[in-house]
Amino acid sequence: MSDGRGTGTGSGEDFCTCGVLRRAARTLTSVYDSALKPTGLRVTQFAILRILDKAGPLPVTRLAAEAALERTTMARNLDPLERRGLVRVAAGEADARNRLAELTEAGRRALAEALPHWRRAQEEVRRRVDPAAVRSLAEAIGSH
Amino acid sequence: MSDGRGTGTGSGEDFCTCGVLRRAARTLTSVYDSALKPTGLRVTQFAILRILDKAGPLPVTRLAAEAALERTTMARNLDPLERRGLVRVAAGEADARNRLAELTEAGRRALAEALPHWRRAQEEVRRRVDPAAVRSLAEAIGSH
DNA sequence: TCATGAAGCGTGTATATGCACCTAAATCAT
DNA sequence: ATGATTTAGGTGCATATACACGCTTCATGA
Repeated sequence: MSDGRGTGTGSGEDFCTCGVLRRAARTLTSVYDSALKPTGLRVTQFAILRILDKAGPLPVTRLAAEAALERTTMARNLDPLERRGLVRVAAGEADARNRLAELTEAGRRALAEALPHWRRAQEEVRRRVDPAAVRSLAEAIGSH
Repeated sequence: MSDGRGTGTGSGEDFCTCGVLRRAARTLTSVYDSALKPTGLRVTQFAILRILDKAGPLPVTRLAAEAALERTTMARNLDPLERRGLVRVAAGEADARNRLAELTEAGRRALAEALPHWRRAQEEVRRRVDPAAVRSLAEAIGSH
């Protein structure tokens, strides 16, 4: 308390857990995005393609839930993928409310091409941190 | 391989470390933003105020470095804070290139008001995960 | 001094993220 | 059957994030 700075509210913890985690996420994102650069995909987009590849056609809300994303966020994240023709979104037949998102052939190709680059990023990150540690941390934080 | 799904590239790891971390960051962000809601601040903005409070006036680039943010990102993040009168950005005197960002009185007040809410979020998160674990993880990931 | 390179910033563009609010379609209770 | 409720989506708005490109100002060496 000689500095003249700080709200002087007793300070205490210095680190914002949220800030720390957000920063780490930005760093990782940069690593993956760099690796994926040649494919023109971002890691966010890659993740969506990957989910659709594994699960098949999904209504937007389900897809959002799979990715733990806000529904409207997912809807908008689909836009660039649709524009590039990697994903097709069609009205549901049984339930007219549903809009099913599904991979196109081009989408499957793009995913296949991106996989090695993604693995490279996974590998690079694995050299810095134990993926299992990240997973267990994330699990502790939970979804909500 | 009976499913008809998947690129069939041998699969292997199922979890994208980046995706896992991004998801966790989104969850934490939501916790903090909810807690800060009454103050009208986001956790990102809170973090900026906090840095400025501790370090005093800083040129934008330095401020960005402190937060491990891209320079232009920081510049834009200052906008809403400036609009709300919590931060003032003025041209440097010694060096006309510098643009110094500094807390206003209102900014200091806002920060002081936000602190208890932030602590509440810190506490809630601490119940789920060990902050030290998050820090060591982030440190392992490093900045670049 | 003055050309040149470096340092600090801003803008354009594009994606990512979530909230508040609204519409339409299906479901359900009476 | 029909009115209320629930479910699936969309839009407007605001912030967050980063890259590419370009401008201004400072420092420096010939």
